[in-house]
Amino acid sequence: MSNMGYAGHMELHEPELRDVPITAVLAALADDVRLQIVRALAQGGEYACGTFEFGVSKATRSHHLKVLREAGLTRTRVAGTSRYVRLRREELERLYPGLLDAVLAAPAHA
Amino acid sequence: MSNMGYAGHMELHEPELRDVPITAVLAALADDVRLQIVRALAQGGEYACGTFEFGVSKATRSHHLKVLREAGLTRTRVAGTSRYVRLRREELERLYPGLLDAVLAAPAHA
DNA sequence: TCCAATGTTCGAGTACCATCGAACCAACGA
DNA sequence: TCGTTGGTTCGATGGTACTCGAACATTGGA
Repeated sequence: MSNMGYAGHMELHEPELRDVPITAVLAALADDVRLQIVRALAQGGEYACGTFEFGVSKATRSHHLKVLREAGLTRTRVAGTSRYVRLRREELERLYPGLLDAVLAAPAHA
Repeated sequence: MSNMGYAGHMELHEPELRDVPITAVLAALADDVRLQIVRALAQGGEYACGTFEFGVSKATRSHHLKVLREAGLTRTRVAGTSRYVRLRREELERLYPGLLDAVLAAPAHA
């Protein structure tokens, strides 16, 4: 596998939530930008990556979405030039019941 | 305040949980050593700092206990040469219901 | 008074993380 | 075919976090 480089139409890395250490899940949530993304996703439905304008560059946004995805928190659907992200609510609730609600219940900026 | 240095009998910094950003709480929990400490504390009761032997030096242990304390997760009682630490369960449960249980429900090492 | 026990702080090393601009890729339309 | 759009990756930078040994402070006992 010398130089696979760009991941264009490659399979996205979306691990099973139970294979992700809880510390990685918590670390993924322990960032302001990512938490804003999760809050937005928690409204339900799918969002194109570009939806999330939280004062960071698109490179940084892409990075955060990758962290969330690889922590097993989101799923991404590729469609055309866009990617649609959604929260893996049920799996999250099944494995860590109450976690997401507790995090979302927190005041946004305190 | 030229040289206060050691904090010996100073007041310990134990913020109100509601004054701590949720990201700081999550970050405090997003570490293996600290999670082991929290698991031990979750048994209930008080533990002297020295109780926690999780393969780190006492300097590192002291650091982690400080992080937990300043995240509003633990309370520390000074008695003689020892310090007794306990989990602030009720406050945690009141502010972030389900969070602790969800974290503790996770498998210890996965 | 001296010493051992319990923790904390300091300084330094290392590693990791968030951030950005630039370069890039793939898909779509004109 | 060419440019635009949506998004990722690369490389670098600055900051932060974990870790340790050494030095220190405090208490309590011999």
